Amino acid sequence: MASKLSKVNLNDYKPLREVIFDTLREAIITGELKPGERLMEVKLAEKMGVSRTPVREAIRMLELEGLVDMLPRKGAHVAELSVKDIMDVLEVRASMDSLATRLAAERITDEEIKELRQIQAQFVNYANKDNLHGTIKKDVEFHELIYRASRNDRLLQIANNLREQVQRFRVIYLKDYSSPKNLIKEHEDICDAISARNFDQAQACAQTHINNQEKVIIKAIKNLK
Amino acid sequence: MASKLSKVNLNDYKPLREVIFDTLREAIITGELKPGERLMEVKLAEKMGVSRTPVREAIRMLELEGLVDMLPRKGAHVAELSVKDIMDVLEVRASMDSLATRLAAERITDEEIKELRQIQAQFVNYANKDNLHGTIKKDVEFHELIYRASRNDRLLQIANNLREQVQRFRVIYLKDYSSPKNLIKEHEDICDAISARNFDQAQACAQTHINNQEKVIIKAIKNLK
DNA sequence: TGTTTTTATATTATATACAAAATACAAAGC
DNA sequence: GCTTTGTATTTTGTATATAATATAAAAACA
Repeated sequence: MASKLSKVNLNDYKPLREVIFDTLREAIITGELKPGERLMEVKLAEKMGVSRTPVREAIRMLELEGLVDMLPRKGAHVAELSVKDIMDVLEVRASMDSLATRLAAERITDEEIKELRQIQAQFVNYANKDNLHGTIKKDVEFHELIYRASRNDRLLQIANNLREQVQRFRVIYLKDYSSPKNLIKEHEDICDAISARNFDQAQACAQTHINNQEKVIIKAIKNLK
Repeated sequence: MASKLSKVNLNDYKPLREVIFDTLREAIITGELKPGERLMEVKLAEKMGVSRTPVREAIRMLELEGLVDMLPRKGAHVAELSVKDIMDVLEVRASMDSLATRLAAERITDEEIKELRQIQAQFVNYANKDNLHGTIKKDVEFHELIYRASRNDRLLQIANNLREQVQRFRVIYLKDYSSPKNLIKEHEDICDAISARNFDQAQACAQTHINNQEKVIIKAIKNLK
């Protein structure tokens, strides 16, 4: 019988391209790699101690993900993220979030409702203690659970990609992350509507929530200019 | 001054990976490559007269696109497309189409309205003559124009991917493509609402249109079982 | 015969090698 | 000084080679 060790190793195995992909994506999203920055295969490969092949494959994936742009025979560079881009993303995400919340209200399980309320309680707790890190974490968890409860994998996949873009934009343009107290109320409303499985109301609450979020970002954008 | 000739050649250049990517994607969407079918690098490379490298890169891209699945060290195979998958896609696409139509009503130019009406006229013409091929073509053009008029590149990109999946499903499961006459009326309504720049109504019409489309597909799915 | 073990083969994963194009820069010509 | 042209260098695009793993077939054993 094979030892557990080998089994674990098999499950843990990740192709280098995936590791590189994750690393580069993280670097792009956190702004460590800046928009327009060139991605040179040999340099990246050397820095990461691998050959060019997995680096290239990772770049191909990042290209599809929209995080890098390619020019034939000129190489890859970190995709620029314009205000127009982020407006486009926000517009789509609003619609996705709204849909997800409606579907979640229809399909969420009782356990998940409990979980949602728990997250919400922790969110409130952190927010009241001005714990920014914790608040953001719970905010993300809150929305992740809702997407999960929508029981729509495609929606989840698209939303993750959009979230990525927004996050990236935040890092690049808006260094600070304000945590307005009215978020609490909005989450509470969404929570209640979902718990009551009132999908129309849930969708409406989500819409309000996103519109407000959008306003914050758009206001911040205008301040930049 | 450089001649036009050299410019054209430069623009025409496409890396092999892109050519392979397009070819494989087309093959998967049209059902030439069937769900579950293995994609072996050497075979594909030989068949296409290239080395494994561009084939691998194309496969990495198809993976992100959701058209192939990978198992580490076991290779790639054409992604299965379950009924659940297509329901998920339809759910999201409904929301996207609805959003696109609303935005189009807000942002479409006068020229585009003219163009839309023209396409619609041709659509009606083909449909009345039972020209299936022409009808489908104009149907696609109709929706493409609306997406274009939404002035949202991200939306366009996502919608294209979703359309891909639906098309694939059609080919795999529903060999025939019924062209019900009431499509004409629905398109007409959308056209009118957009022309009047009445975005609420445009969105509502789009919603109706998509819901009906969904019903057709769902009905067809049920007939399969 | 059925089951395990071994071995061979096929296939992916990664690294390297080579070719072609783009870029940078210096020398020549005006 | 400015442009042009040629050359060296860098970098990508593609092909091939090597290593590691999985699959399948054959051999050994009960």
